[in-house]
Amino acid sequence: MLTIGTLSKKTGTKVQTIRYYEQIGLMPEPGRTEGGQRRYDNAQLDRLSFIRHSRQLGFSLDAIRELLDLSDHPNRPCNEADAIARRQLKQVEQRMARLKALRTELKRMVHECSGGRTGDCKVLEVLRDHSECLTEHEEIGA
Amino acid sequence: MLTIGTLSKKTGTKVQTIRYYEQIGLMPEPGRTEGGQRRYDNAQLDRLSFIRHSRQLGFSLDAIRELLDLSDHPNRPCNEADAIARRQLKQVEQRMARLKALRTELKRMVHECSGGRTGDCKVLEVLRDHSECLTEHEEIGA
DNA sequence: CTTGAACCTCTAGCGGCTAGAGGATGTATC
DNA sequence: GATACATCCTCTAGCCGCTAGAGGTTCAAG
Repeated sequence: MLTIGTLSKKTGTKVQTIRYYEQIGLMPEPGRTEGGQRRYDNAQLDRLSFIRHSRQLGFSLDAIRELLDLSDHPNRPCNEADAIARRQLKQVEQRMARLKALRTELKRMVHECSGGRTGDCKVLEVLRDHSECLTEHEEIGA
Repeated sequence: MLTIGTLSKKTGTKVQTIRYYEQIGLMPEPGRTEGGQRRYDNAQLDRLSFIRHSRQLGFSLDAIRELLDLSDHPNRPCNEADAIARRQLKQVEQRMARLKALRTELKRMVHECSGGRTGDCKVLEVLRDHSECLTEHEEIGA
């Protein structure tokens, strides 16, 4: 029987976050002591590890919900899980491409700033005028 | 004299977002018509473009606040602006490194999923057991 | 003078947590 | 059995950077 604190340490998830996962139905309601404290078993530890690991790989909580569901039904065909992972991979690749463009632009800005007055600071100048950019870049929703 | 809608179109910023920027003090309070509608001038258009472009480069609103402030004072030394840009560059590079590790892992997952039942789906298996991962990866706060 | 697109304010919500107040419980030690 | 104190509990509110919608007003063209 594990306390929430132990679970927290074992998975690297904050206590508050575990309770939050319970609240949104990602983690099941655990057993309680007479005094009302949560007690977990190993199945729940595994589930939280799964969630945690999926988060580290960038899956959204909704995607994780689906993945957990699939994981709970070992006889279903697994192409759904595969599709979710492929979607995630695609997203990661898109984000990388965007970051690459940003890096180029930022490097150029920093490199060209000669250290004078802000009046002729290259960094600020570039920010003022997009047309100076060599690459297209659309971050914002990343 | 530009309406908020025109400003929106010219900069690619949503109307609601412009009002939000005003609310948090990033954009100045514009003039109003007798009926109470906002009217902007070109200085404000420039300012919003600056903000928008900075956002595209991934700067936080706080960083942008600083950059705008520096931009308003052309006689200050510009190493602060440079420092902000360098910080941002560093962050971008860190995020890219993390995404790279994630991509590797996701590729491996997807590649090894042979399309059977979820019971022996490689995707789910990897999520269940972090020790199968070849690389370290810590996303989450990205 | 009428239409209707664009404007206004206000509130609430998104994802994914995180922090803090204020109090109860559990366990180790005496 | 008493005491100390770490850990637990619930609840509310906040973070970032918007976004959406309700319900109402204003502006410009025809």
